Amino acid sequence: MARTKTTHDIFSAIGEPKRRALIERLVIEEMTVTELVDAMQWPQSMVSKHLSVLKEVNIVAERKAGRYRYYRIQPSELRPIQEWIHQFEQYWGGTLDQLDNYLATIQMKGTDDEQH
Amino acid sequence: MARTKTTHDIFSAIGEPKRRALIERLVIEEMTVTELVDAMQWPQSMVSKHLSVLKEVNIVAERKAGRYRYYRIQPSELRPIQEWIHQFEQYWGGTLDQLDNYLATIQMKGTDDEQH
DNA sequence: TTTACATATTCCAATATAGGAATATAATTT
DNA sequence: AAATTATATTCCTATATTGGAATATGTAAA
Repeated sequence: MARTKTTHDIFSAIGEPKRRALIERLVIEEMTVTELVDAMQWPQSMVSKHLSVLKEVNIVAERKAGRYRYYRIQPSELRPIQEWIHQFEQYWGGTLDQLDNYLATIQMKGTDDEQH
Repeated sequence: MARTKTTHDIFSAIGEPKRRALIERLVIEEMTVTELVDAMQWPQSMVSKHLSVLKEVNIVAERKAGRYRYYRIQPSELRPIQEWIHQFEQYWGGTLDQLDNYLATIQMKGTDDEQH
């Protein structure tokens, strides 16, 4: 079997750094493919293909205007990620960055070098 | 060229649903490979291999105890994801779920059917 | 020191990319 | 109608998985 499809869900889609870069750029403003090509300095086919994946998982939407296509972000589609992260805070009852030591101490069953 | 390595960063690593499942399970408590095999009902080699990826990106840490290995989450490694999401809220100045309509209206340059 | 258990690793097959160039398609302008 | 512009898609190659079975490795128990 092969890898999970990039279009499987939002998590898979943003696994690719270039797609995150596209999202980061589109957050600022709705943009055309050519505008993105200029901004990112990537080949046009690369921009179109990554956009296609992002469109398939609904994180971007397309607006046609003549021969142009404006792409924009659909922020609510980022919620699954936000919630996935949030569940951990909820579980641990704190913010992420304060938890490492806490867990290293508490989570360990017994003391170091526990023999089974 | 091929896909970005799953070990490239945390985003790539969690692109695989099974690895997210492992993380979700390990959040609750430190666990042994065999305990995970029982909990997930996956072949042992599958558990070990996914853990190996998670370990490489530092989202899990390993504690050896005799022939057992306890795996645990390192929550702070989730921060890049949290921050990546957070930047969007910051940009838009609101929570994600209220933004779709806002952006659909505001972000559009001019009105519908704009001619270039 | 055998045997049993826990875990990692290897070997295999199948497959979904990602990148780039070239080409096809669609719409506009001249 | 012809030429131009914008975008999508196709062809190609290289490669990094994923899953599973089998095997190797490490450690402990009998």
